[in-house]
This record gives sequence, C-alpha cells and structure tokens, in this order.
Amino acid sequence: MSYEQLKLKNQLCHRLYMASNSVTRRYRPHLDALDLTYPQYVVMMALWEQDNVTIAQLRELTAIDGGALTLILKKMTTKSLIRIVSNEYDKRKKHVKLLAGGLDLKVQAQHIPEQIKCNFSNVNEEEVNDLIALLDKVLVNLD
Amino acid sequence: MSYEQLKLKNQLCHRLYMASNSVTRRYRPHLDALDLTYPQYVVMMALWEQDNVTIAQLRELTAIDGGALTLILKKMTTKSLIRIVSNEYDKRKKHVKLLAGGLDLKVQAQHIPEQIKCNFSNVNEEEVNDLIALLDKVLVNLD
DNA sequence: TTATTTTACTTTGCACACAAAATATTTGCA
DNA sequence: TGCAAATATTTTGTGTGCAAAGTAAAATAA
Repeated sequence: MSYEQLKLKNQLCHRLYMASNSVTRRYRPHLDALDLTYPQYVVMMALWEQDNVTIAQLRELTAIDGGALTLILKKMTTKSLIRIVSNEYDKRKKHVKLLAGGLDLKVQAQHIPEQIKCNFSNVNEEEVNDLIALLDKVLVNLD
Repeated sequence: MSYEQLKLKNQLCHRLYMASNSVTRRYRPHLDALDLTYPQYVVMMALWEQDNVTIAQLRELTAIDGGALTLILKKMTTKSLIRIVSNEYDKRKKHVKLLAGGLDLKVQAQHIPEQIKCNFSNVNEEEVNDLIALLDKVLVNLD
C-alpha cells in the first residue's frame, strides 16, 4: 500500500497539463502580433484548411467546447476575420466563413510553425512524430 | 509555399491541447466524488508527497500559475483541507499545511490512478512511459 | 540608517473550459 | 396535422490560466 501512484512524477495527466500550458504559452508572442489567442488561432487553422464549415464541424475539428466556441467566434466576428451565416435550409445550423481579413492572416501566420519548432531544440523531428503518434493513440479512447 | 505546416494534423500543440483537456475531463467524475477540481487535486498530490511547503515551492511542483494558486488555496482552505501559515522569520513566505480533512482524502484518492488507466486501454504501460519520457524532454526547454 | 531593489504573494481583468439549462428548429411519430 | 423527441447553438455560472499591476516584507546599497 505505497501511494506511489499518487506521486506527481508518475502522473501522465500532469505532464500533459504542464506541456500543453507551456507550449501554448510559447505561441503567445507570435499570436499577439496577429491579435489572436491560441484557441482563436486553432479556429483559424481549421478554417484555412476548410472554409464555410458549420459550427458543429468546427467543434469536431478543433475540439473546442461549444460554449467557448460561441464566444470565440463572436470575437473573431468583431475583428472582421469571419462571418456567421445561417443555413438556408436548416436554420439551426450556422456556417462560418472567412472574410478577407481572416484569409490575409494566413500569410502572416505561415512561418509560426517553424518559429515554434525552435523552442523544441531538445527533441528531434522523429521524437515529435513519435509524440504525435502516441498522443493520437491516447486520443482514440477519449471523446 | 504549401501551407502544409499550418494544418491541424501537423500541430503537436493542438494534440497536447486536446489530450490535456480530454484526459483531465476523465478525472472529473472521480474528483467530483472528492469535491476537488483537477488543479486542486494536483495541489493535494503535491502536499501528500511533501507537506508544509511554501507557496513558491508549490508553484514549482505543480506548475500552476501564482495568481490561480492563490484562489485555489483559498478554496481549499474554505473546505478545511489545508491551512496557510506565515513563516515566522520571513513574513513574505507562507507555508501550506495539510489538515486532517486533507490527509483523509489521500485514502479516498489512492485508487483514482488505476481507475483512470482504464481509460487508456489503447496504450500499454510501455507506451505511457514513452509518452511521459518524451513530454519530459519537451518540458526541459519550456519554463 | 535610509533609500532602493528584490522577493513572495495577492489582486485585477480578460479569455477560455466545462457542465447544465435555455432557446430555436427540425424531425419523426401517432 | 400536431406534438414529442432530437438537433444545433447560445446562455449562465463556476473555476481556472495568464499577464500585469499592486502590496508588503526583506535584502542590499548608498
């Protein structure tokens, strides 16, 4: 009956918590320049890949909570990055469309990924891929 | 000039974001039973390992933001889990001490780790260890 | 000693993350 | 047709995460 399993050093979840917060924090200076928060950046990346998706699809793609997404999209609308359009045939559904300002940001954002990689000097390309693969395995069983 | 790097599937950070949120969400039902949030649980784990630490040490151990930690400790004090005591020789420093209620929770919490592992049927013990090792490598360069 | 700087912690303001309740439509069934 | 169940999104309330400003005490410099 050792409480070994309760020690912080054995908690995968705490590692994920620290890593997620730490890495996201590294994005901040880059995203400040675009006047975006990290979740807003995630929404933008989703839209740059596929424009005119419904809010439900965006939730699926980004894994951002629905309630939070409403606020995030509202702010992005205020910044004229996107436009929300109700579906003509099913008024419950709403589509999110990029505006010119949102499209332009893609050009400014294109170098962020490689700049972020500089923060990972301690892990090589292969390890990043291993990490992504393992996280994807973890994510299979979760939501 | 492909925008390949901006695609969500290539973002380590988004994986960390999703994994951290998803895994933490899995703790919720278990922690609700103890009337703890996840960050509060992290603080408890730290204290169960080492009692009577300063708030600065707790910040170091848990990687929880200082401002947030003040609120978290306030709530834990209200629940009579801990007690905050000013250092006699340096009144800037404060020590966090477990109360009986906080100690008792350890017994109730001891089976949470193995119950959580049931959510990771898709990854084996070795993969969890690999994941932890890789995350630790990532964390070396961050804060 | 007194003034300045540093250290430890708290407060404030904003942006999520989340569960649960509310709202508005649409679908499916009697 | 009419109405209950399902779907899509928003709202509400609580709890962080974080940067920046504020406060108080201790260490250091002048």
